[in-house]
Amino acid sequence: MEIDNFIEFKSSPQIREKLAEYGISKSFKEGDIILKENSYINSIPIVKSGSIRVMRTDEDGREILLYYIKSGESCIMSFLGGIHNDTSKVKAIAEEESEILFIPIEKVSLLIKEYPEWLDYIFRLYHKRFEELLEVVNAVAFKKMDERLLNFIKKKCELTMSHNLYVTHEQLAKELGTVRVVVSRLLKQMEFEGHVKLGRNKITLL
Amino acid sequence: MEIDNFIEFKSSPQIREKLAEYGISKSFKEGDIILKENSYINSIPIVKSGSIRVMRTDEDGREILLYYIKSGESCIMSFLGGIHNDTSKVKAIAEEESEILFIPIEKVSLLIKEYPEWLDYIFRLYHKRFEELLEVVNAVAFKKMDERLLNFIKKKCELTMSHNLYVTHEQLAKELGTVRVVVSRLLKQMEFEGHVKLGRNKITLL
DNA sequence: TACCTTATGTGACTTTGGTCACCTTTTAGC
DNA sequence: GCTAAAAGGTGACCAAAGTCACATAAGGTA
Repeated sequence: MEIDNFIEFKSSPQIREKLAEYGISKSFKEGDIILKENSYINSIPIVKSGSIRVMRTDEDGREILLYYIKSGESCIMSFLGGIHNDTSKVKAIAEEESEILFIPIEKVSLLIKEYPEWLDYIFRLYHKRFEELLEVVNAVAFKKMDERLLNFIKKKCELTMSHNLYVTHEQLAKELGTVRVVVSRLLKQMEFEGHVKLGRNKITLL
Repeated sequence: MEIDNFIEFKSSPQIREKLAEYGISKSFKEGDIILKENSYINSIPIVKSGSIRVMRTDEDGREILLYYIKSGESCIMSFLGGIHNDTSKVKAIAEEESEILFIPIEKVSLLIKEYPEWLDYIFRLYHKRFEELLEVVNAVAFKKMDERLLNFIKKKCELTMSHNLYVTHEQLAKELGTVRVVVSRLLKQMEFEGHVKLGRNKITLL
């Protein structure tokens, strides 16, 4: 059995109240950049609705998807970075329209001391992120592009509970850390082999 | 500036005492396997002396180095896994002769509640490991083998404060997630370019 | 010294994936 | 309907790295 894939912050009414008191809520549109690399962090985000994708960027502009932050989750990198007064090593982008609550770092430390559930929440998140990162390492180090691409499509489809995925090849390429031509080529091959059906802005999993 | 590269567990005498009381100390020789993939975790290791290398293994036997656990540090993966009653996703091997203190998971949770410094220690470690994992992702996703190899050799040399590295090409290949032939080839090229000097079981950085 | 074992060197070849160039298709907006 | 922008298709080519096969070399030891 897998560890719970969905980590919800089952907060007591007290914490909710505190969070609402300490935090500032902001809205983001799809594609909005929430956090840039190398920027200082002084608050941690909790995703109230929507989802965020966290990318690692290379010096020469190439990117790769690390993981998604879904509704109810927080960005653990921010948390660590914030606590140790470090800069962000990743970029966070709104995957869809999202509502995010920002909690100042000092308040976070405070909450940890006061509410043990909060600490548990953070440990769970860490654990999840760590495993996701290991999966990325695994994929990049040992898997071929076609397998990674197919896995990625499957995962995305599972997430939206649909057989249709609405993305461009360019987007897929970015998230997998490669280029459009490669994705197009592999997708065509996959279509030929009967794994998918292609359309403009659309991939149907068979 | 970088965040402190050396994370020491500056424990109060009280914690040291508790640790000695709760923990079991074991010795490992170079190459001993401390933790296998998929094994259940019921205690977390603290490295008293020596160092451990943590590897990720693929289903078909290929491996890649994730990071080292040095003296004074703990294995954060174990900690998370242990707390959530999960199995290990990584393999840990003694890099040299090492002395390790194993603390049962229940006691760890207890210590966290009692001693805030301990929590801080854990957060620091997490942060460090996270950044190291990001570096691995970066390297594997975007760097070419020759660059990775040279970086790896440099890092190893820094660690031992020497210009000589005593490893076989086979070992290097394992840690970088490739095969011996590739390493030999690249090393020869690097020797030709004057970056290193090669010997049997020995690489000298110039 | 003779004989293994382990480590390394290397040529030949293949696969994967990145690069370039240019074409075709689709769609939104006028 | 016309047109530009965006998305996708494709051939040609190249470099990196994995695979295979076999040749050497360096040390250890009976």
